[in-house]
Amino acid sequence: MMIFDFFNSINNLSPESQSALAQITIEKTYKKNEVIQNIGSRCKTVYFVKDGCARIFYYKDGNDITEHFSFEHELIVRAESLFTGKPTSKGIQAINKSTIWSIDSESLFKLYDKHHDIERLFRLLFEKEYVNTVKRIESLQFMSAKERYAELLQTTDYIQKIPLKYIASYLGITQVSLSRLRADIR
Amino acid sequence: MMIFDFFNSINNLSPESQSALAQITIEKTYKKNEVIQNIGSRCKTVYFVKDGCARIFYYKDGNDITEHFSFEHELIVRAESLFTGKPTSKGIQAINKSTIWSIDSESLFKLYDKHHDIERLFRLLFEKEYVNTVKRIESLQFMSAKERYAELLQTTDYIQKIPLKYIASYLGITQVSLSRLRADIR
DNA sequence: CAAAACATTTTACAAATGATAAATAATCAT
DNA sequence: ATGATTATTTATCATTTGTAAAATGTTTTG
Repeated sequence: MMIFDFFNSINNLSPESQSALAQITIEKTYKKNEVIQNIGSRCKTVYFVKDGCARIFYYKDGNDITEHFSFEHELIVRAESLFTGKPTSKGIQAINKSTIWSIDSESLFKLYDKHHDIERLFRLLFEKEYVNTVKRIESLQFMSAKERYAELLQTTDYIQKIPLKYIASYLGITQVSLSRLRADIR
Repeated sequence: MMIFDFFNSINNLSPESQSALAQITIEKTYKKNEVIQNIGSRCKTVYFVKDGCARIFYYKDGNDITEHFSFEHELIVRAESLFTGKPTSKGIQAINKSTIWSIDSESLFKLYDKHHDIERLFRLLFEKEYVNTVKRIESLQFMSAKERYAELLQTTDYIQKIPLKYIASYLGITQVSLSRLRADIR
């Protein structure tokens, strides 16, 4: 499975670890807008985007809010549930047609005991994700919406394929405000 | 060292691991406002607050911004540097007189190979920190400043001992706005 | 293709927050 | 204790962002 090229580039896995991990990894293609995990569930799956794009979303006062985007070879987990066992008010959705690798987290965490290299791999992956989250705080805390938008445009060209309404809430502003910003920039 | 009561409550350590870890752990007391780590350094230390309170801060357009507070038994690290090896534009400062445990990170990471239980302990500690960071994004992204302030007041009574100017920037607003919010609430 | 559904922009006005400056209040150092 | 320094509040005005509603543009589907 192609995902191991990516994994091995982070932390090299023994053949045994690789085959143990392969047994709990599933590849699946989702349609545009298809919900991958519903709001209210417990997060028991670690996802990676093989191809396409997905988002983590929730509702606040009836409004759909995008908390996170994941693009090619990026992780998607609802950490506040995965690492606590509590249910989460967030869901996961494919934004466009996307192929996603899924790893059952309970099985994964069991492998940690036997396969030190798997524990290390996922430690490194989550550390990276933690760093991304800290960077996102920096931008939400004191950058203007315009600065945040400009920054987001830099991250990946794929942004062009994502509806503005998702981008607006991700930036912490309304769609109307984002539209205004864009008019301003031109 | 008392820190091991705390560590063992997260993941039980073998006596060997405990003594290896004890050898790289230092306890030190800092004065009010004393800088623990300067801006611009590389983060090569994992800190825990034994007693008191510290903050992570940086300057944006000449303004002092508090990114993070840590209270009793909480971790302080500048993740964007610790996990990448890059220098950081953030510093660490004791807000009041505080006793802090420091663990040299290079030595710590070396212990991971020999002591699986230490790697696991710190994996769990950082996962917890990651979850906190995600929760902070939730609050910065779509809660009003007033809601964020109310939420912060709930977290710990120690907040009362922290200057408002630090709290304002932590909430992502100016000191003047925070003052207004407080007047409003009364 | 055309109607329906969905997405984006525009407008007008309201509310929240920022910037600056000045007035008080609290704390610190000698 | 007292003068100096630092912290907080208040006031005024400017800017940003929100809300609501309508106009325009785009995509989907029968």
